[in-house]
Amino acid sequence: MTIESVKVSARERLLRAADELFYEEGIHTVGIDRVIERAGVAKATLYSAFGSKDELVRVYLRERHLHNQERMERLLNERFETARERLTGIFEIEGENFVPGFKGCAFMTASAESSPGSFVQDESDEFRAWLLALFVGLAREAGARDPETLGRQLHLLYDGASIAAWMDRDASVSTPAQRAARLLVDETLGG
Amino acid sequence: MTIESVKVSARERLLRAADELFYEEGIHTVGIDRVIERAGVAKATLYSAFGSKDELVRVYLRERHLHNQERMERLLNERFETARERLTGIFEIEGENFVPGFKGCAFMTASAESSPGSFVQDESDEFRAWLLALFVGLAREAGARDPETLGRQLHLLYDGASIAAWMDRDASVSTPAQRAARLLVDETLGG
DNA sequence: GACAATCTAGACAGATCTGTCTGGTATTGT
DNA sequence: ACAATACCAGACAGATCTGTCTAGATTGTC
Repeated sequence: MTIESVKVSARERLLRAADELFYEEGIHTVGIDRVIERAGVAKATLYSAFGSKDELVRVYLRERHLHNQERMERLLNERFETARERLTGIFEIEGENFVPGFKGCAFMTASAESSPGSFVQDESDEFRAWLLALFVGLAREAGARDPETLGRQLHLLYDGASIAAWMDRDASVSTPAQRAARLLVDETLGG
Repeated sequence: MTIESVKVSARERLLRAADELFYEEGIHTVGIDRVIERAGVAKATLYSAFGSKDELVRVYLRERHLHNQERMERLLNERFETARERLTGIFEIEGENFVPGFKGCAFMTASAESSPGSFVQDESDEFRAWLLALFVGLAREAGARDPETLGRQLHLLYDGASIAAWMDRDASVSTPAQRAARLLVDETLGG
């Protein structure tokens, strides 16, 4: 096995196929057969690697979480200096996701398809807890008197923008969202 | 048939059962058999009344739309005098939906379960167009210089609050949402 | 009381889904 | 070279779902 042509493992191809299909078409409507067909992998291989469809879904969500988190934190650090700039910068970065093919937040759609109390809720909770903590932490760092409230309010705007970009197929919603976020931040921290 | 004990038609019992089950457990996971069992109705009756599960879902969504719209417009008129009061009053009324058993916006969850381009998207579009028009119209009536932007921003907050109340099982989110809405309105229209 | 319309109960067909199993092939480490 | 491992192709079982159909019961109307 040369360094150049590293063979992608079956597990990795499965995860890639699952990510594309589950996100684009929904977890419930995409069957195992579709996943293994796109991955170019036998069914037994999937079940030996993940054990069940549920477990594949769980790993798919976890990877989404890690990828979103890594990307957001990296871009925030690369582009902005202060906590205050980052608070509104989150919305700029969010807006760059609103490209054709954007299908909404994977955790919202997955939760809508799953029963409450399932592992999907656990994964969603973790993702949302991270994002809320990011907002609240930056609000605190920026000197907000009540960082909890400001963080929650910005989180509302963030989710609302995601919903609108998805359900209304309207990427331009990022602009009013950024303006509202700036207004909230300025008003709370002092212009 | 006396005036008092009006027998509820099979169609109506089916719609009631469908509303409860589809909303609480999801459209995909609830089968026809569950619906007719709760409605106390034979399967053939369902298919003679609606023709297909899809049609039952469509009527379920339409009834949700009509019910939400009627309730919101009625309570806004009963409780508030001015357009400006109504702009923030929408969030007060929204918060009263955040009771135990609240499962999020029916159109969001239905859309998450359905493929893009289906009739579910059409029904969701109509509902969301009504709500956005309500916000924008009130913003215009209240004298906003840019009612379109203010309306869209409040719509973002509204959706975000719904998402948080559902996914975080956190009814208290209505408070920061109302405060943010008031701040946006005051800042846009002048304190 | 007869007739027509509506309803009920449930079997059934056909499709689809998850997960298991068999049997054969390719790849890898030693 | 050889054994162990990983992988492929696909049949298969068992469950579940939508929608149709048969046959009998109930209801309202004249």
